[in-house]
Amino acid sequence: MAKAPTVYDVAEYAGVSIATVSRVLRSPDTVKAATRERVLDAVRFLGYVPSANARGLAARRTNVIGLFFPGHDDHHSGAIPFAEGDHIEVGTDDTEDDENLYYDEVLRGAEAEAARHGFALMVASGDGDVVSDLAGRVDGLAVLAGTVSDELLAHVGRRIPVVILGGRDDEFDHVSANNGPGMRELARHVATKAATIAYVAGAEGPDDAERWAGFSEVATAALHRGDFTRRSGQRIASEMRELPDAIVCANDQMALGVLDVLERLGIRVPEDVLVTGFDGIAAGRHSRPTLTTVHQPMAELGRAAVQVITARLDDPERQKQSLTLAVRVVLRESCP
Amino acid sequence: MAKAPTVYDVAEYAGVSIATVSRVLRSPDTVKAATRERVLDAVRFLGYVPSANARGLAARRTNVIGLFFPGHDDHHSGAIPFAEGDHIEVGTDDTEDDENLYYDEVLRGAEAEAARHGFALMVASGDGDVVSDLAGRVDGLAVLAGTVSDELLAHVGRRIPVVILGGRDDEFDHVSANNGPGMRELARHVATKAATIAYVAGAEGPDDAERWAGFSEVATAALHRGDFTRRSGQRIASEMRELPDAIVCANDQMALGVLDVLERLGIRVPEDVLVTGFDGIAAGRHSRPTLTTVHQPMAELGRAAVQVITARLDDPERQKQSLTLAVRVVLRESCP
DNA sequence: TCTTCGACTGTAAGCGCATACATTTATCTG
DNA sequence: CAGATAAATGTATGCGCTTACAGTCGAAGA
Repeated sequence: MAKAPTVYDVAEYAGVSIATVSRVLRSPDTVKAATRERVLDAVRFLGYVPSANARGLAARRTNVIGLFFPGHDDHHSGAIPFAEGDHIEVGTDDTEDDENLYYDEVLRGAEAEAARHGFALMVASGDGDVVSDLAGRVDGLAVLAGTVSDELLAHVGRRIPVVILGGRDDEFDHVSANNGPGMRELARHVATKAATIAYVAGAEGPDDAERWAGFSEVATAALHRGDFTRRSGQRIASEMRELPDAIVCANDQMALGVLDVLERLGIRVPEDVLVTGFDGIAAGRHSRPTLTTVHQPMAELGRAAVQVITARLDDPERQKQSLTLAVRVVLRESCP
Repeated sequence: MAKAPTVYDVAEYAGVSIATVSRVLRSPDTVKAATRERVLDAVRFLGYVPSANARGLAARRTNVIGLFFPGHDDHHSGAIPFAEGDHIEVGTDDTEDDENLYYDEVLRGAEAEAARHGFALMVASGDGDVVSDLAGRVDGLAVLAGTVSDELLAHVGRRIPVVILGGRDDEFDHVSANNGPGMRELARHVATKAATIAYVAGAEGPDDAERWAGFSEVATAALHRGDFTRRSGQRIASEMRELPDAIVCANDQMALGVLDVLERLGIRVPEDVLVTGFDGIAAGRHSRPTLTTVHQPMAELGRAAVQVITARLDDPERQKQSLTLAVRVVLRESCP
């Protein structure tokens, strides 16, 4: 890691000016082939890698799109298990319950789409400081609705385009799943088979509100407030006084939590009670019983977010848009 | 997105020099409290967000760590399904087979650890161009073994520290799972219950080689060459002439592929044949039968990679290190 | 009162690149 | 072969920030 070579080093070695070096890298065909080769040789010989900082500064854009996620709550901060000697532990199963955090897929979609547009993707999670730091590094930013204060959002929104995943307003571009209608359709299905329904809501926010609103269009239910975690689903299920005909949950995690408790109590699903979720996470496809849900196209959410950002980068004046992605009701064993 | 304000704007508005603005942001306590407040007010008023590019250029570091993944093979490039009118599709199940790409977890671990060290994480996938681009943007780079040509690796390695996930040599820092001993231990278990074994290898590379070597220490088998994909597991299973007592696969994906075919053929696992995988992906915990495997701590791999990078950033001269993380044999239904 | 010193703040020089503009060289016309 | 035009390259500036270094100013010491 001796001092990294710069355009100047390359230029000198190749016997050209730095402008030519830059041109070889940015617009190769404006440079004579022979010159180009000499420069490229120099690049290889010196191990030259252009500084994205310098380039971004000069060109006034970074070609990076940022993605902000709420913190991982640091359940990962234990010691790293290094291999010790020759011993390999053998066990019957691991306790790990990797709730395939749904934004893995969002992230993958965003990454793929960013790559298609020639952007790199930068991810960060944490608090407000992280957001403004991130904002200084990217050309556009995607954030989950409700994870960043309006104030901060307004602040960074003055510098770069921001797209919000979920929710909708006129301040920013939005991309979200068709929450309300999806839940409404699911509720309609549930209502044909259940008279009494319990609704397990998630943490308050636009998504949760839309789902509840969709549900309310076609059915009524006792509302229990959870927070989208499996644990809260478990808690709510154990606290239920009497069994309704169906338990409709605002997301899959909570529905799985409900299933956990029902199984423990020996209550059969769907015979004794119907259970539904929302999101379409992989775990719901493998649970017992498998989980009826509303599937959101996560990867497409990420892709759409990136598309919206690049579109706004191309035309800052365009009207704010609010994209809604199609969802799909998926009937499985828990509410066939 | 009017032109973004700069230090100059803030300095003027606050009636100080740009150096003072910079100090307020970088080392607040070297500035008198009253001055600091004036500057911070100006920052808020103007919506100032410092440019990471300019800062990185001046400070000669980006505070970003890069993570490179092999391409997503773009199975995502179809049209995005927007909601249309009021119709919601209802189906019995979705075909999607999201193979929880194991590096989701690596990525999450890396992100968490990077955050702990005050770094942002930049992810990119694709080909060589992407790698050198990435290298120009970050202070350190983590790549999966075998995904980047040695030549390119050497090139970028001259500019920034590179840590390789998997494999080991003296050129770079490495972090890998305890592949050989893990597979050896699993093989030992299998060997107690099976006389004839078929070994399904993955794409050639350090990980695959280590696993095979570990296996070979304690057992012998007919080797079938796959490429780590579920599909290749299916192919190999369907091409098998006669059934061995056990099929040991170099990763879980291929093992799942093998299970697919065995189920289709009506061959019972583990009664008729034992099957094992390697990795400990979530899908193996939910398959039928559930999959015996060797569990790698993916998130910790990511975390360790970041730790190695930051350590080298702190001391470029330190000796190259090769960390090995503990694995764990997990016995499940497919080979109890 | 005159120094001396420390706490603050300002001045100015890059960091490594892109690019408008100027200059040189090659190519073409007739 | 002169003159005109196009192609190739060089010169010089600035992108927005950090940071050595150089003041400035008030308080403490002599």
